[in-house]
This record gives sequence, structure tokens and C-alpha cells, in this order.
Amino acid sequence: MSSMKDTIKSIAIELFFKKGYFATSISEIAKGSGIQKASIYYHYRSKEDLLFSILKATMDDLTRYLKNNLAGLDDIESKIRVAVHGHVRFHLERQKENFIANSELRGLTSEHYRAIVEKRDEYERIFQDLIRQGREEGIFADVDVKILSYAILTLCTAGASWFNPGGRLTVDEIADIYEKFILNGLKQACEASAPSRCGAKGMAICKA
Amino acid sequence: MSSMKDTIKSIAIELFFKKGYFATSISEIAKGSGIQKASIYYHYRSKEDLLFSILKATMDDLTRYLKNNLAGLDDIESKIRVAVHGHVRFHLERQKENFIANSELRGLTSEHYRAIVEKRDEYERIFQDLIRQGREEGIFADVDVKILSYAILTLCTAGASWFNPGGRLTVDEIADIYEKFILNGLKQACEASAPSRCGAKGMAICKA
DNA sequence: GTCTATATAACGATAGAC
DNA sequence: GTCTATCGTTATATAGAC
Repeated sequence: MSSMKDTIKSIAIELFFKKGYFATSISEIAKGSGIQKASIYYHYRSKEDLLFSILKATMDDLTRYLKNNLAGLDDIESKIRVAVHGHVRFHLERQKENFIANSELRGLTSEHYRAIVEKRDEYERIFQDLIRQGREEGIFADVDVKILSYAILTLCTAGASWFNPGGRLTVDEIADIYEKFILNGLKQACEASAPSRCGAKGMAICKA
Repeated sequence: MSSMKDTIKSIAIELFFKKGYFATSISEIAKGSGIQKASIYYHYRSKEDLLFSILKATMDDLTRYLKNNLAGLDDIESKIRVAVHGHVRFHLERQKENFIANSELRGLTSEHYRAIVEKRDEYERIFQDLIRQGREEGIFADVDVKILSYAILTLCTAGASWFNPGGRLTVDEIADIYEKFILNGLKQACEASAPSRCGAKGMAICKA
């Protein structure tokens, strides 16, 4: 189960998360894995190959997780709720890998970079389609699909940078807060483009 | 005006943004500045000192900008609108510095790290106070202040990672979209915690 | 204030024994 | 599959001339 190849990978995830890819040396990864640095190269052809291996697995798992969660759901609102909730869950539960996947793309060769960005784009497209459909069906306001899809995804992803696993709130509680915040943002009950156009008084009509 | 010290700084901002702090060498910064690498050390005592100098100036300007924008405003809703709008503006207009300020903190010595985090905390506290006041005055829903302040700030900050200065939308247009999205998220017209509890039908009451 | 030259250390990666 | 030994390169930073 826990082969040396997997051990190296998990040590690398810890270090890349904590210190960053460029600031982490092969020596440190070897030390953490309990072997000599030359032995790393039996399992991975280069440091970059190790990084790519981490990012590829993370992106593949992320997309598979989303597709599984969406399967069987019919209405758009449920779909986008589940998509947002699952995105937050995945990013908080696999915090370190996801943090790396969103901050260390510059460490990849150009071919590997393209491969990862392509996977990310595929994932983003699913979200954009959901928002677009929700808008067309009148569930969401007339929002800018592209900007808001980026906003929503980066918002949820950013959670991985400050999330504290032993903290005050559980993963699902945080996911609920995000889901609520985002759905209300998408529905845009208030026009809100000019100050005070949608004040506390007007809102009382909508509340509970 | 454009002293060599400033030139070095602006070249460093370009390179740290494009390649990352650790992946950028003093040689490259010197080459971009048109001098020899040893000459860098006349202006900055170390590479880390150069990074700190960039981050400190950015954080100081950010907080000063916020305080200036808030001065003279009375009602909380206007204040939070202006705070969000300004945060987005600042991050998009000084995209590179802000990107560095949010991704390269690990490159700092521990003393410098503490100094920057302290500035960031002070800035965050202003936002948290605004959300808290808005909640107490009944303008916003009964939201989790801490989580939502992080969410809002990271959301707006993330814009600096995908923003394209020559793209489809202007800085102010994007800031408007964010402002609207966030204000609606904070007001939470819909309870939204369980799927379909706040469907399209219920929303029709709130719309325009 | 910028230069040439260099000290010193660490890096990623390879060769070849076992 | 892991080891020791090492190659070749690059890094940050300093010394001292101009």
C-alpha cells in the first residue's frame, strides 16, 4: 500500500505546501522519506515530474468528484449547489494538494503546464455551463458568466489557503456558508449597483 | 524620479510576478535593470530585503487607500460598498504587486513575515468591523463575520490572478460586478441552506 | 554607484557499486 | 531499490578597484 513512491509523494506535498516548490530541495524530500536523494530518481525522473504527478492526480480526482456529484441531478439549482458544496469540500479536505495545484503551476514544463491548464479549463467549463443554464432558466440574475465563474471558483479555492482543519468550523459548515453566500450572490435579489438603491427597508420584503 | 533603486524594484516586481520569488535570480534582476548583479547590493542589502520593500509599500498603500475611501461616509452599506469596490480596484490596478503580496510571503524572514501579516490583519479588521456593524444594524443577514470577511477579501484578491488589463471589461466594471455579487451574498435574501428551499418561484417576489 | 573577480554553499541530476 | 560519490551548474553575497 504505502510504497516508497507514495511516501515520497506525500512528503513532497507536505513540503511544497509549507515551503513552496522552488524553495523545497530534493535533499529535503529524501530526508523526509528516509532515503538518500539519489534514490528519489529511481521513482521520479525529476523534481518537476514529481510536481506534475501531484497536480495531475489532484485535477483528475477533482473533476471525477464533480461529475459523480452531479450525476442523477436534474434541476440546475440543485446542480450548482452541489457543485459549489463539493468544490469547497474537496479543496478543504485535500487542502495541501489543492493549494499546490493553484500556486505552483509555474514550476511545470510548458507541455505539462498545458496539460494541467487543459484539465482546469474542462472543470471550469462545467461550472460556466451551470451558471449559464441557471441564467437562461431565470433562476439566476443576468450575471456575467465568465467573471462570476472565476469569482466563485477562486473564492472556494482560496478557502484552502486559510482553512484550519482543527478550527472552529467543520468542512461542511464552511461549505454551507459558501453555498448560501454564492447562491444569493447569483440570484441578485437586489440590484445593488448604486449605493442605497437597495437599502435595509427594501430588503425586509425579501427576508424569511 | 526614476532612480536605479526604483528601476530595480519595478523589474523585480515584473519578474517575481512572472516567475515567482524563488525562481527569480539576482542576476536576472540585474540584467533587466541594465547593471551587474553586484550593484544590486548597493541599493538593497539582500534579495529578501527587496521582496520586503515591495510588500511593505503595497500593504501600506492598500490600507491608506481604504481609509481615505471610507473617510466622510456615514452609513454602513455605503462603507462596505466602497470598501469592496476599492479593494477590487486596488488589486486590479496594481495587479503584480498584489499578486506577489499574496503568494510570496514565505520568502520573508520571520520578523518581516510578522510585520506584513500584522499589516494584513489590520486591514482585515476594518472589513470585519464593517460586516459586523452591518449585521448588527440588520442590513446584512446573520452571517459568520470571520469566514465571510476572508471569503470576500480572497475573492476580490483572486481577481489579480486572472485579470487581463486589455481584456473585455474595465477595472470598474469588474469592481461593480463584484460589489453587486458580494452585497447580495451578504444580505442573503434567500435562506438557501437546503436545496430547493428558495426556488425560482420564491425569488420572483424579490426580483426587480 | 558601478565594476570585475571571487568566496562559499547548495542545487538537480547521474554513474556505478551492491 | 538504495547506496556513495561526484559532476556541472547556479545561487546569494562579498571584496576591493575605479
